[in-house]
Amino acid sequence: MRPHPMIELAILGLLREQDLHGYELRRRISDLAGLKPAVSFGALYPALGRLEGAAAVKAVEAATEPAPAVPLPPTGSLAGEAAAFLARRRGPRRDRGAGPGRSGRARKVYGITDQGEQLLVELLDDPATDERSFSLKVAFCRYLTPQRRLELFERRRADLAGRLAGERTSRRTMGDRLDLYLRSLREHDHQTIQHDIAWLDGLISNERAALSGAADLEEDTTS
Amino acid sequence: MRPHPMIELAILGLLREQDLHGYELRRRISDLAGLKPAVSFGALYPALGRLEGAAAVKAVEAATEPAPAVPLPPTGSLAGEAAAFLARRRGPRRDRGAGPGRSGRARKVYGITDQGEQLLVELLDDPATDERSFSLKVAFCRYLTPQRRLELFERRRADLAGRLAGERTSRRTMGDRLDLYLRSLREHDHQTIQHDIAWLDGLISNERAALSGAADLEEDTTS
DNA sequence: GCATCCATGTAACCAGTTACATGATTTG
DNA sequence: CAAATCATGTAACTGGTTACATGGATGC
Repeated sequence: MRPHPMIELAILGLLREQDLHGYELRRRISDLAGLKPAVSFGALYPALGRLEGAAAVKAVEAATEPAPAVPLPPTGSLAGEAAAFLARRRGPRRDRGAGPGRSGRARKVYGITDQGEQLLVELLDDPATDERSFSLKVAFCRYLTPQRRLELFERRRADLAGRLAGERTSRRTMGDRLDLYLRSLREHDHQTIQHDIAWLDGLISNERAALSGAADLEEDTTS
Repeated sequence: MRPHPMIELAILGLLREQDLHGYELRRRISDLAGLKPAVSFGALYPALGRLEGAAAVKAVEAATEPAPAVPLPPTGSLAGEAAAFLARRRGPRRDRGAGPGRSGRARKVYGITDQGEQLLVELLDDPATDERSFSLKVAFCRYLTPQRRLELFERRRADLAGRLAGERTSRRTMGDRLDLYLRSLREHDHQTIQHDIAWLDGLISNERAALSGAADLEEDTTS
């Protein structure tokens, strides 16, 4: 399976934390990206099908998380472990044989497999650093080793820095008899990229600190 | 023709300023968006074909701009009016009838028609304010009336403000036991949106000032 | 003379969308 | 009992991409 589809990265990343059914996955993907009008079912269900076909994911029946660590105070939170609970509570109707063969109309809870976890890491390691995929990768980068995570951030940083450089030359070419709005747009884009780079620099220095901290520990242990 | 395709907006916007051939259009679209790896020919040429079919655009032979206003100092600038000049200079081979009928391998220079200009304004007026289309619309918003331009900016602003609001509620739902990276990502997105809003506020107040200035003039003239 | 850029176009593919079909459960 | 929300899925379409085919002009 080729690694392109964003949606599969999102699915695996979310399932890695807990079992979920399609409908709930959709909502979580939406507010994961925060932005844009939510991913569509017409993309989601086929993606789940593909992942199931590739054995990266499989339908599960009962809950996986034994019990919520915190006692779930009645703060009205409908998300989180509650979803798994609901999936348990009002599960597929058992009357009139509705096994995984020909489904009635019940929710299908998916869990990630070992292959799925492996695939997730592969997708995260994929070198592409476009806007869309990078956000998703950051969202799940906790599943990468610190080293790979650092590389991810550095790749993105290089990408943005390159963009700034390219911008400069194209600006030279145009002279500065640019339209007012176009100029404002460019200026704003420029600032946005710089802001992104500053953010990445923060992430990068954190990673480096963590890495050298771990190295120190190792040194201590080894010596 | 339905108004969706971004690429057609870009083509019309660029042709509105000067006649260009496909290859040159591609480069200009690329550094217009600054970002991303350039639009592909496989999208560009069919789009030109569609626009030509819709009579929004037509193939022209000679140059349109009579002469560059500035004397073009030898600063090595290869873009700008120079492109039109080149198109003139080494145009389609005139030997062995190569009219607009069956082309050999020569550049085809396109110009915008009256319908095209009309279509351009329609596309700019389209209410969608997603990331991609909004940038393009700003790039060509000089072809809108001040009133429409102001509305464009305000629409986008409302969109972003709404996003911030939605974010707040989804954050409440999650509590704050969020992954470190996910939290950082969200925080950064939040800041980016605020930055965008601040930029828009600047554009909006400029537009309003211009509008009231024009109103004052009108008042003066009228009274 | 060969590589490289200029230039146009087509075909196959791709990741998504909208619209549709279907049905169970909850709530006013 | 009707409307809304939960839930799964398919088919048609869309706005692109990559890869391919073709060939002229320039530079080294």
